[in-house]
Parts: sequence; C-alpha cells; structure tokens
Amino acid sequence: MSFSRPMPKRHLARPWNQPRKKTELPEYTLTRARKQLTELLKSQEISIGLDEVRDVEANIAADLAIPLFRIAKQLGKNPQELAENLANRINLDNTLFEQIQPVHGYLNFKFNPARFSRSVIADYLRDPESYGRSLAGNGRTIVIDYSSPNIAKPFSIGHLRSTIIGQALHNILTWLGYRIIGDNHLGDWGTQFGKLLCAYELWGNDKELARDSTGYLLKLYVRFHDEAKTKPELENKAREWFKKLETGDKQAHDLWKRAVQLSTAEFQHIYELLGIKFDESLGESFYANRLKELINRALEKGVACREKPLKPSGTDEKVILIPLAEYGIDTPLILEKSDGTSLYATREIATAEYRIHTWNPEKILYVVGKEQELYFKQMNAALKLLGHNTPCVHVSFGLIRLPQGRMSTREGRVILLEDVINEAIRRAKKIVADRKIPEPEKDKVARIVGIGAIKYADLSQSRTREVVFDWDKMLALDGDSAPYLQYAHTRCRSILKKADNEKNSDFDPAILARPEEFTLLCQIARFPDAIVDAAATYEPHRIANRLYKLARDFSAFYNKVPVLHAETQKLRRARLLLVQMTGTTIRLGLKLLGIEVPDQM
RNA sequence: GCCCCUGUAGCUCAGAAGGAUAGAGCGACGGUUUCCUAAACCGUAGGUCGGGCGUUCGAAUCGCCUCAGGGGUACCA
Repeated sequence: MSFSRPMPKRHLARPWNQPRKKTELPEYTLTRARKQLTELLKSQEISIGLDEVRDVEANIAADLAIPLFRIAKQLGKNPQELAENLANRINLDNTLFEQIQPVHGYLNFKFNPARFSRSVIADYLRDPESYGRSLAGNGRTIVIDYSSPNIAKPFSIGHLRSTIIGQALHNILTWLGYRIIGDNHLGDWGTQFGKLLCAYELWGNDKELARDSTGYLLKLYVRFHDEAKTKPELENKAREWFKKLETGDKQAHDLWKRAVQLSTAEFQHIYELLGIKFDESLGESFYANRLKELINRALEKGVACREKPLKPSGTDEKVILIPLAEYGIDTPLILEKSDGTSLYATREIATAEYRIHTWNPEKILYVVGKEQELYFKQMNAALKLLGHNTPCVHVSFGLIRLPQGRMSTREGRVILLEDVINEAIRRAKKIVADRKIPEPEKDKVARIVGIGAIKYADLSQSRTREVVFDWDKMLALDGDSAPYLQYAHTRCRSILKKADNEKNSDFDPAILARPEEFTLLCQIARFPDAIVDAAATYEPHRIANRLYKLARDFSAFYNKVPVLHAETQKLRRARLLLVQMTGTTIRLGLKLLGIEVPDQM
C-alpha cells in the first residue's frame, strides 16, 4: 500500500528530549504576596497552603484574606479571637502589605499601594513582551489533537469549537514553557468514504466535481443517505467500497485521494483566515497500514478476542473486540468489524501509540466534543491493557445546536463556518464604515474585529456548556466581546502614540494613588494567575474573563483619569506606563486566545 | 432502563478543592461628547442560585432524592 506519507518529522531534529537548563521561574507579585502571608502565619506556628490565601470579593475592604475557621477548629479556638490575636502579633514590615484586620474570623490584608505598584511594575518591566509567561512546563511535551475536520464534508461551526479552543490551549501551554505538538487529526478514513465512493460510482460527475468540489461531495453524501432510506442495500455497497479502499484498490484510492486534496485545500483557506497553525496534520489514513499489526498484537496479548457481535448484521462473521468490564465499562471496544475493516476507535488507538512512540509526551489532549466521552474512556482503558500509561485527556466541549435541534451533515442542516465568518466581517464593516479610519485599512480592521468576535464568543464561556447557535450572540460587537477588548487596547495604543514614546520609567510608583489606578494594577497583577488557571483546567475563558475585567477597569480609568493631561509630568509618566502595561496585557492575553488586535478602530 | 453533562436576573453567561452582602453582558429605564476616538462611560430596576432533604459554625458550591433539557449506550465519527 502506498498511501500518502507525511512530511519528514522536523520536530525530531530539535533537541527537545535533552535535559534543559534549569532556569529560575519568574515569580509574580501575587504569588509573592501569598507566600509572604503563609510565611507570616508560619512565624506564628500556623501552617496554611498557598491556596488558602484567597482573593476577596468586591465590597470588602481588603485585597487578600485568610479564613481562619479550619485552623481555629483544629486549635479549639474561636475564629474571631484567633484572628484578633494574630492581627496583634503579626508584623507587616518588609512585606507587600500595610494593614491587617481581623473580621468575622478572617484575617484581611491590604496592600501597601506603593510597594505593591512597584512590585507589579517590576514584574512587567523585567520583560514586557513576556508578561505572564512562565517556564513551569520546563520543555515537557504535550500533544494536542484539535480541529480534526472530516474530509469531504464542509467545515461547519461544529468543528469551530475544537479548532479555536485547541489553538488557544496550544498558545497557552506554549507560553507556560511546554513543548506543544498540535496535530490536526483529519477525518480522512472510515466508512463514510465507502458511502462517498459508492455514491460517486452511481451518480458521480467529474465536471461537477471540478466545479464545486466540496459542495458537490456533500451533495453526493446527502443523496446517498437519502436514497439509502429506501434502498438499504446501498449500505452494504458502501461497506464494500470502504473495504476496497482499505485493501488498496486503485480506483477507490485515486478518488479518495482527490477528495482529500480538494478538501484540505479548502480547509487551508479557512485556517489561514482564522490564523490556525498545526505542527502536524496526520489524518486517520496515515495510520491505515498500522492497524493490522495493532489488531494482531492485541489478539496475541490476549487483550482482544473474537466474538459474535451482540447485534446480528446479516453475516455470521465475528468481530474483534477488547472487553473492558474490568474497567467498569460495559461497552467493549470493537477493533475490527465483521467484514474485516477498521473503525474510528482502531485508528485512534494506533494514533495514540504513534504519538507516544514518536514524541514521548507527558500527555495527549483531545479537544473533541462531549458526545465522544465514552470512546475516550474506552481508549484509555484499551491503551492501559496494551501497556501504555500516557494519559489521554479528553478536553471535551458541549455541542453546538441550532434552535431547531442538532446539526446534521447528512440532512444538510448545517451552518457553514465560512458563512459565519463572512457575516461577522460584514457586520464589523458596517460599523467601521462610519469611523475615521483610512479607507484601505477598513477591510483589515473589519476582518480582525469580526473574526475576533467569533473566537471570543467561544473562548469567553466554559467549554462544557452546549451552545445554541445564535447569530447575534456569536457576532456581538459590544459589551463583553472581543471588540470591547480590542477597543480598549487601541485606546491605550493611541495614548501612547500621542505621547510619542516618551520615556516613562522615571517616577516613583507611589504617586499612582488613585483607586482607579490601584484597581488597574490589581487586574494586571492577576493576569499571570489567569494563564496558569486556564492551563490547569484547559479553560481558556479564565483568561478571557480576566482580560474583560481589566478592559472594563481601564475604560473607567480612561474616562475619569487624564493621562496626557495629567497634573504633573511625573504623574503623566507614571500613568503612561500604566497604560502601556494595560495595553500590553490585553494584547498578550488576546494573543493567547488567538485573537488579533487592530492598530485602530 | 443504565451512565454522563447542564439548570444562577426577562435573555446569554461568570462564580464550583465549602467561606463574608451571588457578579457581568444584552435588553429596559435615566444620564454623559468644547476634554487622550461614545465599538465607550455613569446611574436605576431586576435573584426562592430548578425543587426538596441532609452534612457543616457556614452550601450556588459537597451527599442523597426529585423535576426539566441535552448527550451517550458493541461493528458511524
């Protein structure tokens, strides 16, 4: 068999498996502050974890707080008395704090604004373009499987979630020092190609295929399902076609290859538009010639066995399956169908093995819809039985539905990603039209804003929820949206431009004494934590939420506090730096989410 | 039937290793442009955190029960 081979593994040339130089992790102000508080309690013989130092809700006059209920119980003391006691004994000299208050069993701490500002500013100035970055990953490898659209089907908004979330996780984990391999696991193999080949044999037309490649392939696919309703024998023909494909039949292979090429060209266009990049694009077909070996090995190891299927399929042949009852999974994993062909799960296992052997990752992330949960449980169990311990983490997300119900390619009930993108840009253009922006720039701004809106709509809410598609929600250009953040960023940029790169480090941070300024610094200080949070939970919206709060507080600052017309030169310089920090943080954060910022808007 | 997810303001959602008076956006109503771009800002109204019971000093958050919606449940992906 001679299926298309992938490009040479350029990654292997990189020396990433060699031990890395130990580098000091940058420690940000908030982490230092938490450590200081745990140290202070330790000096009073009380031991608490860093996570017991809590952020404080608005309305409470404190910056960080430690609830003492647990400790008080252990010591058999009254929480409030303990708090008062500690407040009297703790000395805040040489810390970031200036006030300690016992309130209702909490120890409340307030930052010393000058020391806090100085520290946050120092974090930023250490390397502005790396603000929020860390080396925590220490070069360890993680493979991320994302996007993974199906060949010969249109790129629907269903695949958008995987694409956008996956790319964001790629960016985020890279930023934290991991070596990431983003692999686009194209759905270019499987029974659906049998259907397509079958349909093409019956009704196919070369001219139409050349004219509207993927649209035509979709038409054939839909027609197949239509006709199969009344002619069930078509399903068997499709199976035969897939078998031909899997056994290397030339006619089948040629047409398949053509479909793959046409589709990938179209996908490439969308990826460019969205700024999506992969390190690899190894489709399912890449593993086609590894399946037999895998199945035989599973049989030899006694992991898999031949069994009569539960549901009869007309033949008396047996399937090859892996029983998983010992892992509490009732549904066995079928490796080979009764007609001898492979399944999605077979290829997934082969894929996982390939990834493990090739890149030796710490784990593999699968950004795949929630409806495949069971398959990932099965796969993890099967991999264990086959002797692999690399965790395969299902980063699942809720399905996108239409108000009328599920999307269905077969029934032609889909919303095409391309239409969504075009509509987003169209809406952004309407607003851009009235703005004082040079004509040639307008299209670019509309594109950045429109696409940003689409991405943000997805990345600003938690993955697990299912989404009912709604044009207005998806393409929101005001309120908690990408354009809001982009707008705040352009305000920052515009101020800085007018200041003409004025030197802005010569001042005492203590003059940033207004509450609007302090609040802004607090938001900026929380940015690094948001990244760590997002990475730990695989929830990019932690970053989006933090950026939104930052932009909101900046907007308030911008409206109330003059920067260029500040009361004194020193204050002007201090505020200019604050504006620069805000703008950089928003820009870097959006970049992690895969969202660009326009120069003006 | 069994398993998983979701249910928070009129709508869309944050908040979930238990912590103080549950937060945003949209929509509604009322204000703000001689001043760094109003895709903005300020204010008002709006809540039995689906319901019940329990654990706890303390529950939107944990446990059990229940209702509603979605998904999955051996040869689709």
